[in-house]
Amino acid sequence: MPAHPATTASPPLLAPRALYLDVAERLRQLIFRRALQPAQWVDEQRLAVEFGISRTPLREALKVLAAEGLVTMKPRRGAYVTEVSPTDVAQVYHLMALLESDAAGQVAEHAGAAQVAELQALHDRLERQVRQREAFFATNEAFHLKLLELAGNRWAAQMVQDLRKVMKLNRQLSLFKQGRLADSLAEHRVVMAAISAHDAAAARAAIRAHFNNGLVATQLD
Amino acid sequence: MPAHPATTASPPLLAPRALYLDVAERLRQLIFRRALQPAQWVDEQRLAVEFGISRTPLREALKVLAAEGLVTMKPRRGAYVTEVSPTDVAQVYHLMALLESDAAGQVAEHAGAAQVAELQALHDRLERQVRQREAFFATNEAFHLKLLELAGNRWAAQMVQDLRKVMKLNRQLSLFKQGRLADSLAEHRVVMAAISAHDAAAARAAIRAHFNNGLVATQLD
DNA sequence: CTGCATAATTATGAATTCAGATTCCTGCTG
DNA sequence: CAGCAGGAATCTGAATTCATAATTATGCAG
Repeated sequence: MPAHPATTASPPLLAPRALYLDVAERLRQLIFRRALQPAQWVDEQRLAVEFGISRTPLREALKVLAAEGLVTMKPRRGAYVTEVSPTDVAQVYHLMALLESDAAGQVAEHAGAAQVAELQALHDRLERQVRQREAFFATNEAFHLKLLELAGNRWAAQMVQDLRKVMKLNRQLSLFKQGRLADSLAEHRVVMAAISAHDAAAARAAIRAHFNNGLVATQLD
Repeated sequence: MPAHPATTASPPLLAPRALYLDVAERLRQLIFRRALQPAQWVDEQRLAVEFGISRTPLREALKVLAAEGLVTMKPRRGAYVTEVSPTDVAQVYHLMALLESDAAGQVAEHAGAAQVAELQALHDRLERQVRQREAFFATNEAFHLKLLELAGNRWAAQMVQDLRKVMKLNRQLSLFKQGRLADSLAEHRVVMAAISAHDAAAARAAIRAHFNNGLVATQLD
C-alpha cells in the first residue's frame, strides 16, 4: 500500500500552471516596469537565457501577449512592445467607462449585503492608503476587479482586465498625477454611496465621471 | 495626407503572414463548422499531420485561441473546445449590445455622408439577401463590423470581433431561427434610419433592441 | 469475477536542431 | 570618400527530439 502524503493533492503538484503563462506574466511585468520600452524589439534569445528556459515557451507567451495587444508581431523580425498613442488611451478609457458603469449598475441593482460589504471593505482600505501610492494603486485595481466580479459577467471581467493591461503600457497613468489620488478617492466614495443605496443610475453616472476624470488627468501637462 | 510610415511597402511578399495565424484561422473554421465540437479534446498530432505541419506552430495557434476564449487549455492534458452555456450567451449578447450601441451612437453623431453611404450599401445588400441564409449571415457580420470601424475605436472593434467568434461556438445562433432573418432585417432598417437621421439616442436604442431580440430568439424552443 | 497494482503506450511540454531570411560588416568600385 | 555588392553572422520560424506525466492495458490477488 503506497503511502500517499497527499492523496487530496490537486492535479498540478510541481507545475501549478503552464510555464508559458508564467512567462507571459513575467514579460508583462518587464513591460510595465519599462524594462522593455514601447516600440522596443524583444530579444527572444536574451530573455530565454535570462529566464533559464528555451525559446519555445517564450515564443508561445509572446503570441499570447500579441493577442492581448501588449506586443506586435512583425513577420520575420520578431515582437515589438506596443506603443500606446493618446488616442488609444482615450479609446480605452471610454471602453472601461462603458463596461464598468454597466457593471456598477448591475451591482447596485442586484448585489446583496454581503457583496456590498466586500466592496466596502476594499474601499475602506483605499481610504487608509491614500498616502501610499503603490498600495493605493493595487487596492484600486482590486476594487475595480471586484466590482466586475460581482456584476457576474466573466466576459466583461476578462475584457476589462485586458484593457487594464494595455493601460499600464502608458506611463502617464492618471493615478500618478499630482492630486489625482485624493480626487480618485472622492469619486470612489460617490460610487460606493450609489451602490450602497442600490441606485443603479447614480452608480453608472459615478463610474462614468470617475473614468472621464481619469482620462482628463492623463491629458494634463 | 501623411500616410502611415509603411503603408506603401508590402512587407509580406513570399510569407503573406505568420503560419500560426493561418493555423489559428483554420482551427476556428473547424470549430465553427463543428468538425471540432464543444468540450471535445483537440488532438494535436492528428491535426498537425492533417495540416502537414509540425506540432510547434499548431500549439502556438492553440494558445492564441485560448486567449480568445475559443479553447481551454488544461495543464498536461491539452486543449478542449470551449463550451458555451446559456448564461454565457446572454452575457455575450449583453456586451455586444453595450459596445455596438455605443458605436452606433458615435456613428450617428459623427459619420459623414460617405460613411453613412458605406453602411447603407451593406444594408441594401442585406435586403436583397434575405432569402440566402449564408450570404445574409456574412453580410450581416460585415455590416456590424463596418459600424464598429466607422465608430473608430479599434479596441472596441477587436473586442466585438472576439465576442462574435465566441458566439459562433453556439449552435443556436439567433439568425438560424425560423423567421428571425426577416425580423433582424426589420430591426436593421430602424438602425439605418436612426443613423441616417444622425439621431444618436435612437441609434443606440435600436441596436440594443436588435441584440435583445437576437438573444430572446436564441432562448426560444 | 472484481478490484487494484504495475507495466506499456501515448500525449503533452519543453529543449534542441535545422532551414531560410534579415541584418551587419567588409571591401571593392566609381 | 560615398555607395553598393557580396558574404558572414545573427535571428526568426518551424521541425525534430527528448523527458515526463497521463492514460490505457495487463496481470495478479482476494
